[in-house]
Amino acid sequence: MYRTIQQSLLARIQAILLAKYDITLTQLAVEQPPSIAMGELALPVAFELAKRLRKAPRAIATELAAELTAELAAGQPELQGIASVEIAGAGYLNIRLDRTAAVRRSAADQHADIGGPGFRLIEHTSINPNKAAHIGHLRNAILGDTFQRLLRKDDYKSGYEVGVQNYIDNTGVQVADVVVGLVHLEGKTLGSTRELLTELMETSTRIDYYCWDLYARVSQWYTATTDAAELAARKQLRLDTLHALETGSNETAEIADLVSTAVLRRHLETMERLGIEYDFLPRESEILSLHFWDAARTLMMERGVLYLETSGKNKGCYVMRRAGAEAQVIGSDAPDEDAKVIVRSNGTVTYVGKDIAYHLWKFGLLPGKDFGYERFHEYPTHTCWISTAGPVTEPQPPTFGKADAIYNVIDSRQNDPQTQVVQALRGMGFTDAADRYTHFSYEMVALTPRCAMDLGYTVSEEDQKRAYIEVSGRKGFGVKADDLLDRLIAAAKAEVDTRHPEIAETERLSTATQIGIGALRYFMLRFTRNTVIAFDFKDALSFEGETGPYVQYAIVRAANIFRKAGTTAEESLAAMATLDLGAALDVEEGSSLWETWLLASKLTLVIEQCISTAEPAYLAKYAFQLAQQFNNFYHRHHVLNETDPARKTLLLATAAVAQREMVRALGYLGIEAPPVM
RNA sequence: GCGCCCGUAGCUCAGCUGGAUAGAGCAUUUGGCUUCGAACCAAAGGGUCGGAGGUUCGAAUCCUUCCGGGCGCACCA
Repeated sequence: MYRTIQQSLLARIQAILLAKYDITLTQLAVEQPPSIAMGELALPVAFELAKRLRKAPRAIATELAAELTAELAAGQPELQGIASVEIAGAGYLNIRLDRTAAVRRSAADQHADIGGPGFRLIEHTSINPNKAAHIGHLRNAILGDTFQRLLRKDDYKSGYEVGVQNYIDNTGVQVADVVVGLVHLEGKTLGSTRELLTELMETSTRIDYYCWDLYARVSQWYTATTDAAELAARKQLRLDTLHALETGSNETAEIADLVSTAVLRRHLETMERLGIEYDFLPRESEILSLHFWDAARTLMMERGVLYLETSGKNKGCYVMRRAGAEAQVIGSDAPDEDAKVIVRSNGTVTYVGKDIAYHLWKFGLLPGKDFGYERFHEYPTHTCWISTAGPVTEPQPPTFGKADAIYNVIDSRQNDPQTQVVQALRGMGFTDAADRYTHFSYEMVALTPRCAMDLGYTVSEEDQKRAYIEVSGRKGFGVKADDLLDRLIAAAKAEVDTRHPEIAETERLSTATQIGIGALRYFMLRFTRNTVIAFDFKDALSFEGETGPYVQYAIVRAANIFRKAGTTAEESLAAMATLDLGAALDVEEGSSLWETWLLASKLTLVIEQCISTAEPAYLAKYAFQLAQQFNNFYHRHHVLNETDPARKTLLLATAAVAQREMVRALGYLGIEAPPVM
C-alpha cells in the first residue's frame, strides 16, 4: 500500500518538475520525518534543486508545495491517499497521508505488485560432497533460499520464474581426499565401501560425519612424514586419485560416486530440516563427460578471449587476460605474465575454465550442450533433478539453462574467480549476460576463540587474541550444521516443555523445531552480507531480543487475542471496510495505532529494496521492527477489555494487520509461525 | 607489493540513492505479571562514527591520505 502511494507521488512530482522547471530527476530520495507528527514522508527534493535553480531551498519547497496542494484540491488521481503537503525545516516537503483511506486500503490488503518476465537462476549451497555441512554452509544456503523466496511467484506477488541450483563438485580434490582415506588409510575396496555405507545406514550413523573425521585425518596424513620419498608418494597418490575421478569409469571413480552421492543426500536432508529445497543439482562429472568445456573453448577461441601463450612462464598454456589488463598489454610484444591460465600445459582445464563453460550453459550460450536430467529427490511439492550423462529418459525433462539473470551465492573469497568469469563473458561479447550476472557475495562465518575452545579445539595463543578464527573443513575445525540445529531445537524444547506441559509431546517437538529453525535462520540473516559473523553459541542460542523467536512470539500473542475474542484476523480486517474511524487515528493516543498500520503497509517496499540490493537482512530487520511495534501496541491497548465496540474493532484490526505482515515477512525469511510457544 | 572488505555505545550489529536530535539488541541499573502469556514492556546511564585533510548549504555516508584488522592474489579446486 505504502509503495503504491510513494510511486505515484514521485511520478507526479517528476511531472511537475518537468513542467515547471524543465528538470528531469530520475532518482528522488524519500525519507521519513524524525517524528510521525510531522508527516509520513519527507522529500528533500528542494535541496537537490537549490543549486540548479539558484534559489533558496525553502523558496522552491514553497512553490512545489503550492503546486501539489492545488492539484490535491483539484482531485489529481495520482495523489490519491495523500492528505496534505507542507514545508518543514530548511526546505523539506513533508507529506501527510489520508490515514483513514490508508487504513482501509491496508485492511483490504491492497498492495503494489513485485515481479516481471524472465527466468532467474539462483545457485547456492554448493558444498563439496565429502564432509558434513557446517555453519558457513548454513549462511550460504539460508541467504540463497531467502532470496529465492523473495523472487519467486507466490500468493502475495507475481514474482519471477525461478530455478534453484546446487552445484555439486563431485570430481574435485576434496572428494578425492576422502577416497584416498577410504582406500589407503582404511583399506577399503568398492565392495567394502558399499558394506560400510549399509552399516552406517543401519546404525543411523551420519555418513557426512564419518567423512568429516576421515577428511581431516587424510589432510593431516599427507604431510605427516619426514621421509621425502614417502611425502612425494602421498602427494602423487592424491593426484592420481583426482585424475581417476576426472576420467571416470573405474573403481576409484565408483567409490567416489558412491560416497559423494551418499553425502549429498545427507546435505539435502540437513537443508530440508531448514525448509531449503532445490530444483536441480548439476554435477561436475557431467560437465566433464559431456565435454562442456570443449564447446566453451571453441567459442572462447573464436571470440579471441582465449589464446595460446608462446613464451614466458605460461608458455604452452591457454590463457585469458584479467580484467583491466588490456591497455597495458596491447601493443606490447612481451607475454602477459599476469594472465589467468585456463588450460594447463598438460592439457587439463583449470577451475575457472570449467566455471566459464558452466556459466555459458546457464545463459544458454553453449551451443548444442545440455545436461541429461534424472529425478533425484521428491519434495512434497516438486522434484529435485540431478544431471546425468545418459540420454534423456523422462518424457518431459525440465529446462534449467537459458536464464535471463543469475545469482551466485558464493562467499567473498571467490571474488576474483567470479570476476574472471564475468570478464570472460564480457570479452566474448555477451555483455548482456555479464550485466545480469550477480555475484551474491557474503563474508564467512568464523568462530570466536572462546567458542572454539568450548568445543574442545586447541587454540594457539596468537589465535586467542584474534576476534575470530576461520573454520576449516580440512582441519575438521568448525560447528556442524546438524549439531547446531539439534542444540537449538533441544534448547527450545526444554523451554516449551516447561511452559506447555499440557500439550502433546509431538506438538511440543514440532513447536520447538519451528523455534529452533526460526532462531537459526534469523541469526544468519540479521547481519548484512559483508559482515563477518563471529559465531558464538551464546548469541546463536538466544531466543530474546532481536531474534526469530521474538517475532514468532509476537505472532502467538496476536493469535491469542483472536482466539479469546472468538473471532479471526480476517474477520477483524473485513470489519474495517464499514467502520467509521472518526478521529481515532489522529489523536495523540491513536498515533500508536497509526504507526502500526503504517509500518505494516511497508512490506512490499522492503521486499523490493531487498531484491534490488540483494540484501535479505533488511527484511529481517523489518520483521523485528514490526514485532517491536506490535509489542508496544499490545502493552498500550488492552484489546479484549475495550468497551467501546467501534474502538474494539479498530484494535482487533490493528493486531490483525500486524500479524498478517509479520507472518508474511517471516515466511520470506523461511521461518514458520508456531501456534503456541 | 596489488585487489576487495571492514573499523559506529562495554560487547554484537543497523544506518538504503549524502539530509532534521547517529539507532537497535545484549550486558548494567531501576520499575512493571490478579491483565489478550513477562521468550514481553517502560525508563536510565553509555558515542572525538579509527585519525587527519577535502568536496558540499549539509558528511557515519562521497574523495584523498594515514593507522589498525580480515580475505584474496598458483599450470590447487
